[in-house]
Amino acid sequence: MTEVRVRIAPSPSGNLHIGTARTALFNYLFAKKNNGKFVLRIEDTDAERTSQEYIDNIFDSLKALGLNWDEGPDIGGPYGPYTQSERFDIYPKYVQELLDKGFAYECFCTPEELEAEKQEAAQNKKPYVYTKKCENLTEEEKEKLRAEGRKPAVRFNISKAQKAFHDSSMLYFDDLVKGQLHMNTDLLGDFVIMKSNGSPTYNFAVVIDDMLMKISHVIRGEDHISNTFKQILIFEALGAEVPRFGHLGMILAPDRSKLSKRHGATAVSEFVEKGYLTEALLNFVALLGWSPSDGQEIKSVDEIAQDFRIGDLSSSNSIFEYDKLNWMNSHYIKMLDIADLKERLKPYLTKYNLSELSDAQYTRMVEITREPLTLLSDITDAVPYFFGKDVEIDPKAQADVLDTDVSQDVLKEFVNRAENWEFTEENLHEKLEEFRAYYKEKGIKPKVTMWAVRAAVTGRTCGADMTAILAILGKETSLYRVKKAIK
RNA sequence: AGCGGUAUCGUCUAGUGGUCAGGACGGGAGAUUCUCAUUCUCCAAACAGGGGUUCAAUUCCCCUUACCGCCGCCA
Repeated sequence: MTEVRVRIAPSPSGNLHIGTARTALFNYLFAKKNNGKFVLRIEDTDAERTSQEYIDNIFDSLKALGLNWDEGPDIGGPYGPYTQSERFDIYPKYVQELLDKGFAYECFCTPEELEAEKQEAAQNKKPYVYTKKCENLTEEEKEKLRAEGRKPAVRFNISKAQKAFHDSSMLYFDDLVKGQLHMNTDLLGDFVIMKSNGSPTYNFAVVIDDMLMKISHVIRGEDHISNTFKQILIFEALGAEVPRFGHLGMILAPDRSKLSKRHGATAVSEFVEKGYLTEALLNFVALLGWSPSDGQEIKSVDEIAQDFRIGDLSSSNSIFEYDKLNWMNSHYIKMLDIADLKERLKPYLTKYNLSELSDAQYTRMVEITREPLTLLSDITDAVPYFFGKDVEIDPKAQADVLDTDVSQDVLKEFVNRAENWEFTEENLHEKLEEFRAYYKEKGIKPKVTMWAVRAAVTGRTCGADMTAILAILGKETSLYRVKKAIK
């Protein structure tokens, strides 16, 4: 069997979309599983919509996800260049080949003429197919049109190719995920392969590039199914080997429309900025269409690759729901190695002076505050009370807790006792237990006792482990805050 | 309109010609805890509808419906 070579071919007209990331993932998994190569190609034939910023974003996002490519624009490879705009000089040769073989012809129709034809078709409620009126232009007619200043586009002759390689007008192919697919190619219009400005169209450039880059399997979204029929015919007209195709269901928003900005983040980089871990993102997106044979959903990319079979992919669309992603993200945050987590949290702690804490204190802070985090960014609002001498008291904590007589009594008693305490977690744990027991005997619930202390020290009514907080803050700061809360 | 695709709990999905139709997220109830959260236990929740084929259909076939996609000198 020939080498497995797959590719992801994003067009840099936006940041790397989460759907593209999923397609990239499945390609990557397929390559891994089959000891193949994963190539990255940038499809920027439409200069107007392309920008370097997007290209960088695509690179960065793919790298952040760990979806490393074996060949690509930046690292090169045996079949480069891997950016379509740098390949413009190689397409004309194949256009000419198709022209020579009679599988393509020049079309001098203007956009206005074409538009009029479409209008008419729409009025008659007929599906629009190009009329082929330029198919049999004579040399003289072409010369005349050229003399008028018209620049021709080149169209692919569908019916000619279909007839040359197939018995009927039905074209079949076996899709890796959907099974056998078919289409009556009479319904496909002769489409443009080379624009009048000389640049190749998507459907043509893809075929040439896939052919030249020896792509063996094309795994992409099902929005490409109808393109596939056109592309197969080009492969055949060129005498090239047709790759195998696999079409994935789409990712939809909860309202079943295309996932777009108004549903929240769509780009991988946006998810990352919001505080999603790339591991969680990838794991989540893998579960959209794929499911593990052992039922264990939390899996690294390497583990998924072992278990991955493309034929197992679901061929239906799936809805992108945040609930599970969020759960998965918080799960990953809980599972992450503490040293790693400390680093990943830093970008979200820039408003605090981290040097106030020793490394040990910072570690402990992260350990006790990681649990309720859904997003890495949640850390920002979870830890203000670890910094500075004073603490901002939440009005509700003030009114509901600190202003009560019970709390005031608890705080005074706390100061009396704590003056003699050693502020280590071990010791604090023991002392606080005695402290709660003392009040419990007086009929005051442990949680009420602790609420008072918590509100005074953290300004809040809920938060991390109180023993650890006091130990991190130390005796001086803790007592200072408690005293300040006493009226 | 035409063409193509898809259809299992709210969501992601497993699964089979005979199953109590399984899991996960979310939801509900309870337990644990100084709070929030975690964790644990339990509960509710699905085979789109109609025809066939068959002893038997969620599973195979057809139709309907719904949804998605495609019909560009965009990619």
